[in-house]
Amino acid sequence: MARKQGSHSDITGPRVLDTALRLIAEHGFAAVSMRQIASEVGVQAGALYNYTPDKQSLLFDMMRAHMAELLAALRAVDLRGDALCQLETFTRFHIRFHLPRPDQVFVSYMELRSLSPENFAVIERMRRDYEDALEAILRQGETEGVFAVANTRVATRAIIAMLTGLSHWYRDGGALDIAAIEAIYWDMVRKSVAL
Amino acid sequence: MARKQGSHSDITGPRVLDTALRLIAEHGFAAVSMRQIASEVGVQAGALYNYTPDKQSLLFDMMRAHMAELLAALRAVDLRGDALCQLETFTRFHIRFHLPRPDQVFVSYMELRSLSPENFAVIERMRRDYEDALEAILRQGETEGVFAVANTRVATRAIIAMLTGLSHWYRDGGALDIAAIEAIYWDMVRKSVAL
DNA sequence: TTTTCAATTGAACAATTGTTCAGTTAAGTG
DNA sequence: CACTTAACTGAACAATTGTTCAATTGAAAA
Repeated sequence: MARKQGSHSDITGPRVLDTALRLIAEHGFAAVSMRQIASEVGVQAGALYNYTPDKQSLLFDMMRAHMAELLAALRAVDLRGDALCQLETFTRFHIRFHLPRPDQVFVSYMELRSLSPENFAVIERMRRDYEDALEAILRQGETEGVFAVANTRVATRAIIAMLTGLSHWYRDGGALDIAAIEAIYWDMVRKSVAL
Repeated sequence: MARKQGSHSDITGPRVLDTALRLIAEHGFAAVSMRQIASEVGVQAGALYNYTPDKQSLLFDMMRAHMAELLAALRAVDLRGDALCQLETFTRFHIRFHLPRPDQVFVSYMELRSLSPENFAVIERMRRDYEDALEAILRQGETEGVFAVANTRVATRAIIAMLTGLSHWYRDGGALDIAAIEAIYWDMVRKSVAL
């Protein structure tokens, strides 16, 4: 048997990425085998190589796509206004973008060490770009005299760690909806850099 | 050949755990083989089984030991005084305990999913105990009327995520020493729950 | 209908995995 | 010195790994 009914590249391709993302988020990159992915997609292991040159590229493509989406979405946000307003926009944007993508966040956060050195450099660069956006806001707040941050780089990382940590425990259908979560986190972020 | 000069259980045992910790922190549990650990220790793979019943126990023992140390150290801390004072003590304790143990922190936070369900439950319980200590402080601050936290559970996790994130980028010999780091983080934690 | 070719199978490859264990060595004991 | 035994080796086990590729299938084009 080969090429079952309704089976196309257009269908299998995305399914490979989706399945790989889910399995890697659950078990980790090294713990997931190509046969395991293939099995859940419903094909043999060899068929996966129509969609990725190798396992490493599968991980890299997932992480790069996630970071590219993140940076594109951030650029699409209207960040005008004073520093406080920008910080609120950034905080709410971060939560709204990451909360519906728990698997992507998990993989992008946990599997950095599974990337080859060259691939790691690419992802790290994109991650740095994202951090820089927040740091610029903190710097502006310092200039405006509305923030009191001893070290903008450290504060940037502290805030992102706090926000990203949210994805590690928040699950859909919990007691708190996104709006409530946003309010709580924005309150803490705002105060943490306040005068 | 067997039992080389000066080679004892007292020496090899700790070296197995140390090496495993370092390798797992660097490459991940699933990506590190028993032969790799044995090779760095300087023995054959079979010799490892004098020190652990299996690979899973190796991970579990490391993580349980870390959490037990953490909880014991926390209990040894003098947490008397008002809520603000307690929060400062907790914050500084967390940083001082975790910063010198980057590998343990990394493994304990990244390899939860590599634990068997039973082992995971044990570690999760200990983690919860640690969180509860911080949450109790936040609750007391609410009672005292010196903290303004919308949701103590969420705030607890937000603070711990912020503090633990520090271990992901801080490296010894950087521009900032521990005292400076402590000051920056305590300032942000204090303000984040302030009125 | 016949032809075409993208999609997939299924088998094979060498390398590696965790784990076991009978045998070997040498440090410590008496 | 001889003896004991903890510590370790080295080989073996079956299972699994990522990856390749000739052969096969069947949906769509002609």
